[in-house]
Formats: sequence, structure tokens, C-alpha cells
Amino acid sequence: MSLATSAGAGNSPERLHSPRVLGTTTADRLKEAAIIEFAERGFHATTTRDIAARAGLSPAGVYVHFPSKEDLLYAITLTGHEAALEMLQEAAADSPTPTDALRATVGNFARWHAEWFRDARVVQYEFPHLSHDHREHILDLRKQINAVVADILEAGRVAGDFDIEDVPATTLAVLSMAVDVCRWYDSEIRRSPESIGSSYGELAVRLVSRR
Amino acid sequence: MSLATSAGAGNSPERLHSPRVLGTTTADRLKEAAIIEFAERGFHATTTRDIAARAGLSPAGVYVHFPSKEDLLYAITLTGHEAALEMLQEAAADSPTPTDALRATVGNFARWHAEWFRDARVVQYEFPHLSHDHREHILDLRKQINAVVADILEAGRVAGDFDIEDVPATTLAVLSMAVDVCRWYDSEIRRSPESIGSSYGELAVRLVSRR
DNA sequence: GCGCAGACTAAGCGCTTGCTTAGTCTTCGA
DNA sequence: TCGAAGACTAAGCAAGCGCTTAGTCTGCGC
Repeated sequence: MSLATSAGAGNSPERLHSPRVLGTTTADRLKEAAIIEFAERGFHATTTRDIAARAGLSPAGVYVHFPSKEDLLYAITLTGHEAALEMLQEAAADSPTPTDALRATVGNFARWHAEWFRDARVVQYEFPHLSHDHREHILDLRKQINAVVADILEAGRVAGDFDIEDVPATTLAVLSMAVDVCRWYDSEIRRSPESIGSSYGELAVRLVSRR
Repeated sequence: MSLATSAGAGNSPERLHSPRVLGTTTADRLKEAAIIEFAERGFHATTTRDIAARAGLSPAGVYVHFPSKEDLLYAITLTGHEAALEMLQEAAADSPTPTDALRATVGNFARWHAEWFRDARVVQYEFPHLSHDHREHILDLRKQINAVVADILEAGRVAGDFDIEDVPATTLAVLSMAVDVCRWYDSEIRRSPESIGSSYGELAVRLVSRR
């Protein structure tokens, strides 16, 4: 499993691809505030006043940096999906065999959902609240994310390493396990994101390996 | 895999435990309207006017039958969790071996999430919006649901049929696959709920079987 | 037939929300 | 130092929201 060592500016070197810049600018502080609030309450139950207060601004301050509340959600979900996609592509590229690639991608994906569980909750569960065009763009990125794992499974099937009846369905099942981590994970959980990632990588390999 | 043959009143005999009465009373019509609206938009972005209109009532009509919008959500999530729990308990009780039990419970759970994907979305994703006491009660039911599957995995581990390092974590991973079905399933999907249930039951068994 | 209870409505209330406006303050570059 | 641009504020707007109130209508039981 590869650890991120070339992550973006401001990223803690032990954590996977940050889905946000750990912020010093006001816009970054606003994004972080919104992530916390959206993850806890959901997009619609979070007010711009909540976000502004958490970022230490007046309510109108949000509009200096983002044209609307929906644009703020879009900025968050876009950055998050791009970070996840990049991480998966790197993990896949760093792996010589389909089995290694599967272990690395699913393991990292699960770990990422734990490490950045608030960001991931917004990314996974709040994007349907975007306006139509924004949502379409996010759905494209999601298809790309899905395709990284599907391609690995197909390569393994063709190579005879994996025993899979239905690649798209298995892709979904495997991704589901990893995505769902952000739903149940929180700061009180006594398992480290690395440990979760490691076991999910093994579970994924076990699920598809030829017996 | 057992099909429901003793489901509640008004239930289609081909579908698993209905999480709602298919309604003729106004209260049932309101619950159904709310399920559709909440599943599509989420609790907070759904107005009582939306629900009332879909049920063919005036906005104040909601309050004749439910004391608040939150009570309506509680009624839906309570019935849904109880139906899911009952279905899992029956599937587990009908199975002679841990392997059969696992295949039946996970398979039925996945199928149920597909068949009743709108109800399941409300049940799985909207309950955090409940008031504190209501939410605590729902969390109790969720623990019971979790325990049905965890007990099967533990029985299989002890019997030597399953090779599992961490029963709670594996329970979560297995349930995650099934729960996530309601996120991606919709009426346009060209796989039947039965087929989804069948393959998820097999995937779960494959994930834990001793090799 | 009559009266009562329950289902339901139209109208409205008080509050909240996303956002705008008109200003002030701060920072940067010439 | 000065002026301009950008960051930010206090105040407010229009619309919408969950819910209440005072009535009407309908069905049921005596």
C-alpha cells in the first residue's frame, strides 16, 4: 500500500490526498467550516449563518468568496472527488499486478473515507443537492472513480487471477464497503484509518480471488 | 433463500417485508408521500407542502394525522427498521447453518434495500435528523440489526466454517455492501432485486468462508 | 333526523433563510 | 502618502417554512 508522499500544499504527510487545502485563506476557512457543518447536519439543514459563524465571519461574508451556498457545496464536492480520483489512479498505477492494484485502491479508498470522514460524507451524500449542471459534472467524476476499480477487476478476471461473474456489480459491492466507512466512522472509533484501509484491501482481494 | 410468504397486510407476496402499509387510510397515504419526497430530496429540503400536495391534501392536513414533520419521519424510520429487523431475524431462524444464515440474511437485506429503495434511503440516511429521544430509539434497533449478523458470523467462526479476524469489523463491511444498495438502486436499474439479493448473499459467504 | 366527532380547509402567524445593499476598513501598489 | 480594490460588516428584504386557528363538511350512531 502506498502512502501519499506528494500530496498538495499544506497536507499532513501521513494522511492521504487531502480533499481540501488546510486553510489559511478566508475561502479555505469557509470551505472547512462548511464541511464540518454539512457533514453534521446535511446541506439543507445548515444555514449560511452557521457556516459564517464557524469561520468567524458575519453571514454576508460567505458571499464575498462564494456566489451562493450551492457554489460552496460544489467547490467542496468537486475538490473531494478530484482528490479521491487522483489517489485511486496513483494507487492503481503503482501496483504491478491486478491483485496489488485492488488491494491498494480499495485499501486507500477506505482509509481516505476514514481519515477525511467529514469531507467524505459531504462528497458522498450531499452532492445530489447540487444544481443540475454541477451535479452532472460530479457524476462524470464518479464514473471515472468507478472505472478505476472496474478496470482492475476486469484485468484480474482476464488474467485469471480473479473469479468474478459480473464486473460492474462486483465493482459496486467493493466500492460500497469503502464508501460506507465515512457513514459509520468518527473520531471516537478506536481503529486507525490505516488499519481500516489495510483490512478493507484484504477483504476486497479475498472477495474476488480465484480459489 | 427464503421469500417472504407471511408478510404484513397489504403486502405484495413477491416482495420482502414491507416497511409500510400500502395505504388506503390518509395517514398511510401521507407516509407514502413523505417517503417519496424524503427519499428524493432529504428530510430538510422537503416541505410539509410537498408532502401534503403529493398526498392530495392541503398543507394543514398533515397535522391532522401527525403532530409534527419530525413525528412523520419517526413513524417512517421506526416502521422501516422494525420491518428490516424482523426480516433478518426470520431469515436467520430459518437457516440450519451459519453459512445458510449468512447467505439468507445478507441476501434478503440487499434485496430489501433494492425493492424498497426509497423507504430504505429514508431509513438509512435521514434518521440522524430525528429529535434526540427518537434517534436513540432508532439507534437501539440498529444495534439489534447489527447483532443478528454479528451473531451469525461469530457462530460460523466458532464452528470453524468462517475465517474471520475481526467479527464486528466484518459485520460492518458486510452490512455496508447491502445498505449501500439503496443509494445506487433505482427503478431504471436493469437488475432485479432478487438477483441483487442472490449475488450479495454469495458475496458475503465468499468473503468469510474458510478457504 | 339530529348531533357529535373527526377529517379537512383557507387563511394567517411568527420566525427563519439565502441573499443584497450600502457602507467602512484594510492592504497594496504607485 | 494617496487612491483604489478587495475584504468585510450591519442592516434589511422578500420569500418561504412549520405550524396554528377558526371554521366547514362528512359520516356515523342514536
